[in-house]
Amino acid sequence: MLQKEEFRHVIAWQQGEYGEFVIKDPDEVARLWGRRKCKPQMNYDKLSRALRYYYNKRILHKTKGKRFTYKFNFNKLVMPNYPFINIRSSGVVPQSAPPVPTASSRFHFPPLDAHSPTSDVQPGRFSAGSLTASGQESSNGADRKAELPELEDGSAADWRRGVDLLSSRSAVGGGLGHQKRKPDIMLPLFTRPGMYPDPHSPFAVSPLPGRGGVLNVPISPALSLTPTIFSYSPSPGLSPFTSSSCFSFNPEEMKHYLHSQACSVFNYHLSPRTFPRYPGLMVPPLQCQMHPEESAQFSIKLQPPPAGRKNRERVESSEESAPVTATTVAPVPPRIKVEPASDKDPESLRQLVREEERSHEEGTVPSRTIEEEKGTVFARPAAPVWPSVPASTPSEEPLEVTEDSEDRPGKEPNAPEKKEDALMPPKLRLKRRWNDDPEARELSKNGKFLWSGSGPRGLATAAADA
DNA sequence: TACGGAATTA
DNA sequence: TAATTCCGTA
Repeated sequence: MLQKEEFRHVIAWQQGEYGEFVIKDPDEVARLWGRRKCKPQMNYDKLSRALRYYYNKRILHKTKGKRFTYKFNFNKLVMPNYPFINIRSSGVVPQSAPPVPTASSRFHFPPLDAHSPTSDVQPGRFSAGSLTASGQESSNGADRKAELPELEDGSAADWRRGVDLLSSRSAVGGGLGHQKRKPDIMLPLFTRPGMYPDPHSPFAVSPLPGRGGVLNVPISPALSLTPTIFSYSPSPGLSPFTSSSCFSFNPEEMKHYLHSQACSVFNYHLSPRTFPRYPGLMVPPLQCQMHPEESAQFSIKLQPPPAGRKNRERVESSEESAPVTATTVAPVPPRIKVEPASDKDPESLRQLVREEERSHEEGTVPSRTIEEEKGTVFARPAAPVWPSVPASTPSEEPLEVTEDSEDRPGKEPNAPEKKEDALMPPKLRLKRRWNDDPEARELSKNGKFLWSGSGPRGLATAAADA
């Protein structure tokens, strides 16, 4: 609807705020949404609840103080999960994954046509326009649209091509079958004639091939604003984990990339999930193997809904049997729930801890084993270089006061945060940071925010993500 | 108006 | 698993 002029009166991009949009007529939007989803009882209350679920997923956030105004978090959609790739792109410098949309990564949601439910068989995809081998900016976006006039939907063709490319490459390595690959969020790079060019649309195609010209405005605080290394993102290649077509990383680039990613994740308190994981990747060397389970690496992994009451109760009970061991932090705030003790065997925990320590010493991001990856949703990224942070030896207490120790056994207990922050639920930290919300501290004091992890698959997601 | 827990649905 | 539905709270 944001793409269509006909809906401008009910929903439109907010001027001056990149990625922000206003629902001008909530009831109508809800009605249209309900029609589309065959939910005639849909209303704005329900619709907005759905939108609020995107908060935790870092896809959307609310613009405070503006009614019916929301904003996309684009780096969640783009940077962390799918480094934009230009294999053999002309220069030595690999194509950067745009932490913010740039001319080389113009995004377009596929057209949402409320009247033709079949037109959105692939809703919400993003396509790495730079999947193309030659692909600098001139070869994607609207420019390529002209090259594919016969296609009824260039965008679909494009992302399909990307997927095909992925699958064909992965077939060699036998690891990346895309049948399991869930194309969660791919934003095709093409627009349609019917879409109105909206200068405020983050998906707008710039009339100037080489210049997006749409990004000189503030973006989500979740985005990397630092124009230097934090925006850096080398191209690991389409399928760096396949054996025969292994893409060679420049280790330095990769380190640089991982570091900047870590910085972004850390600085913005993003979900560790946003930290890109390259299974088997050592920095250096690179292992070019990949477990089939890893095929979803680059797809956007959305956060499962918070644990329901049952899970929380379970966690609560386990809390009693597995008391908090807050050796490195001071007083435990009231009623903060913790994850149950990890079910990993002690040896593997120790192993992970050793690995973590090693990486500390080397100043690198911890490399992650495939085995670890299998059971791990996210690892807390290595914090950016931080002066005078005493090295920790968590081996005695691998299970720190962590809401997600189960999934992040390598979590750094001494992450360079203020103790106060460390004690605060991540969600609050994020919130406070974003909104500078004085309320947060108060709420935390009151134990207002409880959290536990564990979605249906036992992932410590809610807390970790928060 | 907004938020988020909980249960339910598809 | 992404909503949908309901609802208490702020």
